[in-house]
Amino acid sequence: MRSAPNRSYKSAPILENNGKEDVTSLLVKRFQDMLRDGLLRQGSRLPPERDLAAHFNVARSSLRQALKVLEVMGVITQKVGDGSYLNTDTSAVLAVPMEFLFLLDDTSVGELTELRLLIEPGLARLAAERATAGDIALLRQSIRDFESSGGDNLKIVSSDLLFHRAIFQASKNGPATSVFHSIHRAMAKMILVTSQLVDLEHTLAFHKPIMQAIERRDGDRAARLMAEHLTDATALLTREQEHQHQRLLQDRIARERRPLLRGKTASSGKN
Amino acid sequence: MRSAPNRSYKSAPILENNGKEDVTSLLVKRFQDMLRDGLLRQGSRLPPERDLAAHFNVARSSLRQALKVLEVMGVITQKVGDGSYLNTDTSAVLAVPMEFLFLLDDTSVGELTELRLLIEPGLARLAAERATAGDIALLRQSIRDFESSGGDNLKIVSSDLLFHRAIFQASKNGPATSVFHSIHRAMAKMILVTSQLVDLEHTLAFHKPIMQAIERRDGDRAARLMAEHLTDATALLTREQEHQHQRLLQDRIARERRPLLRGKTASSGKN
DNA sequence: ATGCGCATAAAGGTACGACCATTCCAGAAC
DNA sequence: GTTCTGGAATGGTCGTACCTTTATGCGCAT
Repeated sequence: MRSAPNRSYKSAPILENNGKEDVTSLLVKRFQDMLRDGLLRQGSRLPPERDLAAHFNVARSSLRQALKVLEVMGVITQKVGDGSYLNTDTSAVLAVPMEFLFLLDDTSVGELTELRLLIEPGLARLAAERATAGDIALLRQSIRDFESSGGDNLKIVSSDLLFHRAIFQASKNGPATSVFHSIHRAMAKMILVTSQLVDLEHTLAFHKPIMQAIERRDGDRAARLMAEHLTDATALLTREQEHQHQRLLQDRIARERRPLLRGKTASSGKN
Repeated sequence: MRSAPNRSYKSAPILENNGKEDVTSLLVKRFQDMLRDGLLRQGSRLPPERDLAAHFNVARSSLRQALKVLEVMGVITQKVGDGSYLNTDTSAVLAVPMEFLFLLDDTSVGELTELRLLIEPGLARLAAERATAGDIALLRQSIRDFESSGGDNLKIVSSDLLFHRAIFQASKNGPATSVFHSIHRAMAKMILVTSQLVDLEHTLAFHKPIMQAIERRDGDRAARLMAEHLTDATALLTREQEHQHQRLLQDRIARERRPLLRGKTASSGKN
């Protein structure tokens, strides 16, 4: 017998639908509102999906779509058998979207380096002015990681990430830290995919003096060295990049027209 | 009779699950791969949900979670009765995540302005060097919009957005354009929420000379004027911001402990 | 031949229900 | 007090049914 055949999709008591938008998008917005209103705090646990769905008068499947959006964006973490929690660490919120952006726009490492060159010297200056003891410690840590990387490309890249992140954090500018760390991460991913190499000694030769300048609170020097570092990195990259780019281009062209779905096993059966 | 009671969740033929991750997250990654491999182009239509679900051997509801993630991030657009399409315009990809980031980190307009001050002069310089005729036209357009805004706060803000966006685009740095336009949008939203006013004449007094400098390809001047513009804006904001901030803080504290779910109407009935 | 209009198919949107795997926790057993 | 254990709660997945919107093609009138 089911419930009633005429269940109305409109007239949601709490989720007022203007009639044009998906429930999911509305739910995401509601969630933003909840954050804005301070109803959720970092680490706090969300109500169970079933309760939330009942609260908003939507199906659990619809609610889950919204929660999944939040989870993929790194806003919440869902744990089986436990519950959903608002993340404490927000540093991953931009990560996935940034990757998509770079993929969609076919962003090149060159463009990214140019962007970094525009801002990182400035951030290095701020870092020199504002770094705390903890920030300095993190910088030192990154240098140590570098030295003990033993040529492992993955370790080198993550040490490099840590170094620059430490500077961002030391700048005490929240959005800059998040945004540029995400940019770095996405960039690192690109570099790893194309398996580019980083010259260990070369990089350290730049990182160490930058760290020292920050320690001594010499903002001008930190900024100048950072600019040199990035300029140098650009020069190295562009040279190697040329070949990589050509190769990748060939790859892409080769499979460009390949259909998304090949012959299927199930579900066809009509045409 | 259903299908078979022992349907195995593992052994997906195409979607290989390591056993720890969600299907949704995996699907999102698959989608990234598809982009990376050039299987999808801007504007191209995705296979129907039912086909995609069959292809990946997952339920449609699971697949929809992944697609919703992409839609909210602005990667694809889903049209009822039609299909899903890869977006042509990628400028909204960071919008929603950026808003969440700022909400989660409780980012202040002051921090954002500091960040802008670090980079926008540099972008203005690039714009002066690289602007095309179209870019200049867009700049002019923004000035016209400004003048015909008639004091409408919303129009003023969107004109301001357009002005700065035009400069970003003129800089010919893709990621910088996307990232900072998104930052601007999120920031504009914050400002609109707190209903802050923008001084029309004041703003125009800065925008016009900047545009002229760009037209004349005077990078130094463009950069300097932009720095002054932002410094000025900062000064104006911080003064007004103080009061706003206090007020918002009170608001938040007032409802901080309010429970997320109140007494419900339906669906309870057990405890 | 052209154009209009309507029926049909196909696509996304939503709801509901069932079941699984994991986790937590309280109460029993020691 | 500690350990064990079973049940309840929770997120994860699947599958089905149905709705609304949209595109399309066919037939009929012009």
